Amino acid sequence: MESDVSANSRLTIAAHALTWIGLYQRRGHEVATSEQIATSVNTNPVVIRRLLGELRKAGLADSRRGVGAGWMLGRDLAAITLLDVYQAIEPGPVFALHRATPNPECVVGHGIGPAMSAVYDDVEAALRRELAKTTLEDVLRDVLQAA
Amino acid sequence: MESDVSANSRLTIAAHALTWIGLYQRRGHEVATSEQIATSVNTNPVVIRRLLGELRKAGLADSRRGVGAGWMLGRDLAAITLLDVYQAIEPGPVFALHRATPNPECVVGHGIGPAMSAVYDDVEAALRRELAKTTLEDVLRDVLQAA
DNA sequence: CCTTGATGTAATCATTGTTGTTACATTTAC
DNA sequence: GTAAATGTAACAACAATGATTACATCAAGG
Repeated sequence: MESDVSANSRLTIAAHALTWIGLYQRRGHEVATSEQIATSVNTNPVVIRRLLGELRKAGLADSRRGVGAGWMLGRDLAAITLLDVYQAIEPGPVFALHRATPNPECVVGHGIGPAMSAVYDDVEAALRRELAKTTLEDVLRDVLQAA
Repeated sequence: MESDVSANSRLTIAAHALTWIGLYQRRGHEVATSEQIATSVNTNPVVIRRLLGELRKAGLADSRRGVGAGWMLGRDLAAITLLDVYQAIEPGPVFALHRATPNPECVVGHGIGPAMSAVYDDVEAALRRELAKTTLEDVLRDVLQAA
């Protein structure tokens, strides 16, 4: 209940994977394997493949099969914002309304849903605005500067 | 994987409970019972008591025991923002870094943490700014207008 | 001082999401 | 064909949320 180890690391992993591919390609390689990426992320290659599969659906990544198989960027790092990545992998809202519909005969129970929905929409919009400010090119720049 | 029934309804329930108490008190009652609130929210009274217990720690609610027991507001609805409620019940971050520390020998693995942390801090700040804009008085007004 | 009605809180369970893992069919350059 | 990787299904481990039961505790009022 304290340290809160929950929360999603999906966005972190996805950004990590794409940034890694971008740097690897920039160094002259055609494709990166899920094995290589998983080694940098420190997780299982299947986790990477699953995530990159979702990113591919959004056009952010692409893959080749057969011999010489691997992953490449769907478009340049500078053309991918964290919002793009977020939307590709996190369709769900941050906040939810009631699990069971509240009592509609109560004034509060009846009106609280729409009231909170309006707020949540604004919150999600602010969150997206903020994520849209950073591209993976920015992330790579920060990463290289830290080294 | 589609409808995403997850996400937290804790903020929704907490706002609902406090708003209900506020309206009930405004109508001349001293205290509200977790039973009454649970009926409006459509959940179990214990869920309400647990949540109000956390809100009490933050000074947003208060309770009386014994005969005539129940809950009351810690301060006026107009003096409680959704950020206050959020902070009272949601200490954890929206996004998390890697579960296992990434490979420190890899440039990306080494630098990605701080880079993403900076972004996440900005996102949380934006989220808080947005939640701070709405008071429970605003919520109650919207609720009553919807009726 | 005892009854009553509510809080305070522990314990348990069901459900769900995330992550890690194994296994294996599929693909394609050589 | 062979080799090396993707594409996926299946399953286990773990944590968070929420629902529920149970019961000790408290305090006003008779």
